[in-house]
Amino acid sequence: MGNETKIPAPTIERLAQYSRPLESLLESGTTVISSEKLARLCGVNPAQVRKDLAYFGEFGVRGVGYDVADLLAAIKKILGSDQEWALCIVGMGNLGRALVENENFKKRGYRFVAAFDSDSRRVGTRLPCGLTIQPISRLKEEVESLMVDIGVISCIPPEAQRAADLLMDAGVKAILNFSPAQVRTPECCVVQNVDFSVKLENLVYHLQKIEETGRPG
Amino acid sequence: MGNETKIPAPTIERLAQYSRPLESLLESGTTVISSEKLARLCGVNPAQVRKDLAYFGEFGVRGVGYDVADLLAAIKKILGSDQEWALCIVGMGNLGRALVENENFKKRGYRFVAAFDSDSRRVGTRLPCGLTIQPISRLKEEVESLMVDIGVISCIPPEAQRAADLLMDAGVKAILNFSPAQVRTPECCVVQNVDFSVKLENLVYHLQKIEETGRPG
DNA sequence: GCCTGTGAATCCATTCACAGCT
DNA sequence: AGCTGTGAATGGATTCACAGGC
Repeated sequence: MGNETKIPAPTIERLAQYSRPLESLLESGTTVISSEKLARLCGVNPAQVRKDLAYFGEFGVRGVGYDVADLLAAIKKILGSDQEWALCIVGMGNLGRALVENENFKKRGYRFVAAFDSDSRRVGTRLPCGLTIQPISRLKEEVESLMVDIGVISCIPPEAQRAADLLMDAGVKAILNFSPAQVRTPECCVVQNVDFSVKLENLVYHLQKIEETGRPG
Repeated sequence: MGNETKIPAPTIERLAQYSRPLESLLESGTTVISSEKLARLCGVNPAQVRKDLAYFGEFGVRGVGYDVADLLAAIKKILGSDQEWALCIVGMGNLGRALVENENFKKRGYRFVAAFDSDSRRVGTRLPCGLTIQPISRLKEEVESLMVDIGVISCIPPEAQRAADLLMDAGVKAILNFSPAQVRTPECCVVQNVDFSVKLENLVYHLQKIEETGRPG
């Protein structure tokens, strides 16, 4: 199938999830996998796996399955994670510091090239990864000259919108927002929100239901 | 409307999101808000807001809107975030340390009461929040005696499933999983996954599309 | 006039079931 | 026989549009 169909957002989300077990399978020497087995590893329906992949082409062999290495390469190509991407981060509290050192990001080709904070007491600090925390006033210049692709927001909620505006003004087209505040952007800039406390509140809702009824709600 | 209807999962997710701007509105002294304005603050459809709330009762006044304080209290009650909850955490790398110190968690009544790590070099470390990192071997006893409600997993992927098994064996019914690995649980235990790199790969997919077509895919 | 609460209509995603290839 | 690729069927969730109350 061609490139023209509109791809459902959940499909993109799942493609990334499929790649995790595929990496393990590749390391462990498994060369071929069926949609059924991959589906079980990811906790989804086998038809879902086949349909998701079919949006982008025919990667499998009927009667056999999918070649692990080929499929992983294809998914990475589709997602764009076969390339390196430059990130910057705004807000160097505990979370910000943990993120710039994160091994998962490094392993997948996401490279932090600049770190900013609005608190002058943090500016100038040299981080273990080698970066030095810079003032927000340097953001635009740095982001432009280092050709940052993605901005990560890990500042306090009241500063989140301003961080987003500065990033966009500097030409950033994609934002990963860890602050529990809605960030408004024009259509040309993509935002993904990661709100831990929303997830916790979800859990807590189900816990309550378990206590009341013995089953998750 | 009664308590009997099956509530859609996205509704629960959004209720938590509604509570964020409501908190700000309450602080800023706004007493009443319409579904339209709340919807705009959260980036959703106004009818969606009304329908989500209607699953749990009639909170609004026709011709007027919703009382901010009442609505916030009602949502917290529904979600269970009007209570305090005890958390423990497994895996005290950079991310784990950032999570136990996180101000958002504290503010919302989520209290870390124990921290564990499988690496003996980390065990015994006293954390700024006052907790001391304990060995995994102490997990079951501690979790039981401290009556932990929720387990947070922030260890490396190959250890994630074992961490989940230990937590469940100790009676934990809800898990927040930060490791990029699928965690298998029986139906009686709820899991929420927070996978940063999946979100990043999502962004990168859209970035590629922007480069190709000038518009997000 | 304004805004909520809600059935009806629409839209979208998931799952089924089987044709088609190896 | 086995497993993919895919139209058709199902199942949910979102949005519309308006009746009902302030």
